[in-house]
Amino acid sequence: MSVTREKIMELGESLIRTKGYNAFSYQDISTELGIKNAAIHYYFPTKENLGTSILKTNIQRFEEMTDNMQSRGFDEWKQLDSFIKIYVKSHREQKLCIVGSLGPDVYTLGESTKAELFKMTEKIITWLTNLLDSGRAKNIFAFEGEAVNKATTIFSALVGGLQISRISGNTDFKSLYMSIAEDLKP
Amino acid sequence: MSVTREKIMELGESLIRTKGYNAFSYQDISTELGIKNAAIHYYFPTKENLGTSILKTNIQRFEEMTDNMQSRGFDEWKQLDSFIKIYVKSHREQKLCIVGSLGPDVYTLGESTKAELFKMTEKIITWLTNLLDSGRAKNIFAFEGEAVNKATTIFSALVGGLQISRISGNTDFKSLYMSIAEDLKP
DNA sequence: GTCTATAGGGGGATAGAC
DNA sequence: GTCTATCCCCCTATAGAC
Repeated sequence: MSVTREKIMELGESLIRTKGYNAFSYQDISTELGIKNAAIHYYFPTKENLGTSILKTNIQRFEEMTDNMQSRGFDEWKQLDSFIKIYVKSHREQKLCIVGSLGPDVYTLGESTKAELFKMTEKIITWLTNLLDSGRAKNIFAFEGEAVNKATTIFSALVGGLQISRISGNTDFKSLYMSIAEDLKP
Repeated sequence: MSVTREKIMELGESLIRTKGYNAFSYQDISTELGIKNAAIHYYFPTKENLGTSILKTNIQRFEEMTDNMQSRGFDEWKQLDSFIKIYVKSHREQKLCIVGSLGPDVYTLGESTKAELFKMTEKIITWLTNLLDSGRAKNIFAFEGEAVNKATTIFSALVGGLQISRISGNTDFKSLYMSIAEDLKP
């Protein structure tokens, strides 16, 4: 795997999560990396290829993380906590999560990118739903109604929270974290 | 006030909330309205002018709505309900709210647009915070912690919820509504 | 107010040399 | 693999006729 290719993807992801998919250009990447536009096209013939590859990597990272927590025997609180910490870190870096940054652009994305975005969203909600369900069964979490609804609400709050706090320059993301945690305590 | 001007703003808002600010063009508007590009520039010299005007109108609408509810003597539940119904309607139209659609693009916006986006976000959170505080004082709502944190969480969930449900093609926005309401019941 | 015409720039993308 | 050179399109924006 080429180092240049990895740098392009890393920077591309950062740009999407900062400026948005439709606002960043190959120029942004080539200038920063000290290469030419054409070099990027060598690795990613189209912008859609780049976007799709970035999403695939994100999905893979997410699955590795959840698998890892599972095999380490993390309990439900610890797993939820680790997940939310990803958003705390994003907030600190003033970046959105990839789902929240591509979400508003979904109707402008190519088919393959759209498909991966859908897949990623679905995987996160499914994982979170199962986590909440199993935590409730053990009386670790308490909440009313279907787990999938709670999962969607929590995920929505995290995605939206990053956007809102970046607009208002809010430095306090921890309160969102606490609000979610408090709400699930038995 | 010109009819053409109003149509441009209406369509512009719709485009922002559907495709996003950086993805829509003057062409999209002129084609749809059967006019030429230059006509739009007559009313809005720059794209930033248009974006800023759309936001100002949205702020005005929001203030009119909250003032109206106040003078009609709506109780806190009714006011919250009316606010959330805006999001239920957006979801039905497969559109985002203006804050959620401009949020990810905030770093690419001109100064005046950014200022109005900030203003709008602040007004919504302030209003919601006061509503929650006053509702809790009357024992209409129940929640732990500072009202501003609860307000931010609710607003974040609504903003993010529209994005998530549009990605996953989820037709069930009501569950988010119920999840928020359930959470506030005494 | 709305038009035609056009400027000026930036975008994604490709061909072919090295 | 990376470069130079170039294409073509779409973008925002402006000047000036009607």
